[in-house]
Amino acid sequence: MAKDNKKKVEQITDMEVDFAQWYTDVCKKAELIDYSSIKGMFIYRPYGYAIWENIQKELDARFKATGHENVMMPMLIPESLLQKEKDHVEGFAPECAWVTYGGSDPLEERYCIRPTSETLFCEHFKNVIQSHRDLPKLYNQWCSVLRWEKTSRPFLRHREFLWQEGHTMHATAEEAKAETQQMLNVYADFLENVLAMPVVKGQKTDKEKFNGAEETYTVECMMHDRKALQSGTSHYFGDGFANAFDITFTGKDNKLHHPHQTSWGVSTRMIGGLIMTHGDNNGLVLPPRIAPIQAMVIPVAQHKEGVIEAATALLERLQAAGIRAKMDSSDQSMGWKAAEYEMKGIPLRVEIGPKDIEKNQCVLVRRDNGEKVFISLDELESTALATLDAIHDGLYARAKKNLEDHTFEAYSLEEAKQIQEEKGGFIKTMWCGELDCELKMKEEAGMTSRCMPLEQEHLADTCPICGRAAKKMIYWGVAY
RNA sequence: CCGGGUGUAGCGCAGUUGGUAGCGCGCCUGCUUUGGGAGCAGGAUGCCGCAGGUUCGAAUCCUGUCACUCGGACCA
Repeated sequence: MAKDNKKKVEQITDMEVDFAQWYTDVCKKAELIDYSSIKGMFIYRPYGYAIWENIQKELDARFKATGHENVMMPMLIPESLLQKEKDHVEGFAPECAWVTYGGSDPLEERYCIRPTSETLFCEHFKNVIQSHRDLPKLYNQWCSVLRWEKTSRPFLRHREFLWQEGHTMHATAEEAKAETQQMLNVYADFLENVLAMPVVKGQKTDKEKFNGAEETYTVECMMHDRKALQSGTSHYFGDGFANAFDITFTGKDNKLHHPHQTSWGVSTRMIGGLIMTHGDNNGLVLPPRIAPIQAMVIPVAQHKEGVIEAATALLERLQAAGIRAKMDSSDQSMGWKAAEYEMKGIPLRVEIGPKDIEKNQCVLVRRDNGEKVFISLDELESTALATLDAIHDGLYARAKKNLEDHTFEAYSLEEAKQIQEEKGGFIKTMWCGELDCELKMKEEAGMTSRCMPLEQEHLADTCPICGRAAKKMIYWGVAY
């Protein structure tokens, strides 16, 4: 079948022509999302929500495996509570939405719709932590939060978005720091092994860190257009919030101590990330381990004797093998079905028709590379499972190559600027640690610091921006 | 939040000097088809983004507003 490089889905703008339009087209045409009447508030359609449900399922299992428990906090935060930690409120106040009426009566104190729940957790921790025996507290909640963003884009920047926020309290700084690293690693593992998105793990600069945190760690991913997406963050708070909220416990030494705190979160933004990491000009490409439908069975010439029965048998065998499979026996044409499920990014298409039945075979078509193979029905389950893994590996390898091919070293501001303009991607340089150099990089080259990678390299002795002594190697990029 | 563009059927669009809305695709029904977005016949679908105003009369003119979109600033 001559079909490669021939574009089949005319509704989707080519990403080379207009990446932003391509992205929007995919979100809409793959039926992930719909717009509502309020800016930045999106409707998750069943297919889009199903991706989030799978993300939740995978991550939640990892959180539980590392000892965390789910809780639910209120949606509203009294203004006085939000204001207890100074850096925190300064960071979030500009994007808070406020509830000022209860029914028809003005409220005595206005309530913020949670932009994040540190303050709520702290208020609660103060009540439930008395002794070292109450520690650690390892909590997580799945919820939506609200931030009054000025611009919005599907998945990447919503005013209301779904996420999880982990909040933990520990007896010692060492324990809390270990928790921060552990959760960063959980995110990295999930992104790489489930979403097939390679990450750069690192620490945020003071300028980029979370308001109120002592240290913020991040997993940064590179999108197909070579822009950076911060895909998850893990914060170490020290005892800053504990001090502000007067949270104390009696230690083994019979003295009062402030516990040490962490928080960490990932959001539906990751869905935007996987679209922009794996998608192509035919639409969405979903990594198999997160795809709501991993295999779509399509009976060919289904009006003929025995085809539906053979296809149904095939479907049941795939499902019994643990594969999320569906069958489309609607009266749409073969071509329509092929194009439709490509647009929706279903990893594997399984076709069976009269000729296949005669030969005891079926056809497997891979979404990631279009490869079409005839396989014996005797080896259906093993081949299908192996192919799903091969698709995951292929997607990861392709994304990894994109990341590696577009990560450059620069030794002067001029060089960094030039690389950004000509190639894009991540640019690594040494850095003195000063804010003014970050501001200068933003102003001159349009890039922000992405992170100081955990895996450091020594590129030079001095900061290429100011010439002072270098302290760290740092990644720069244009971010979403 | 600042600047540019755009809002008419599910989608893409046309709509003249103001006179009461159309095309293509899709959708529905029937028949014929079925190995890469099928064919024929028939049919349905509109608060012309929303709210005011001008006018005998507004998709069209005026004011305001909301949303989408592309840049910029800000932010997960």
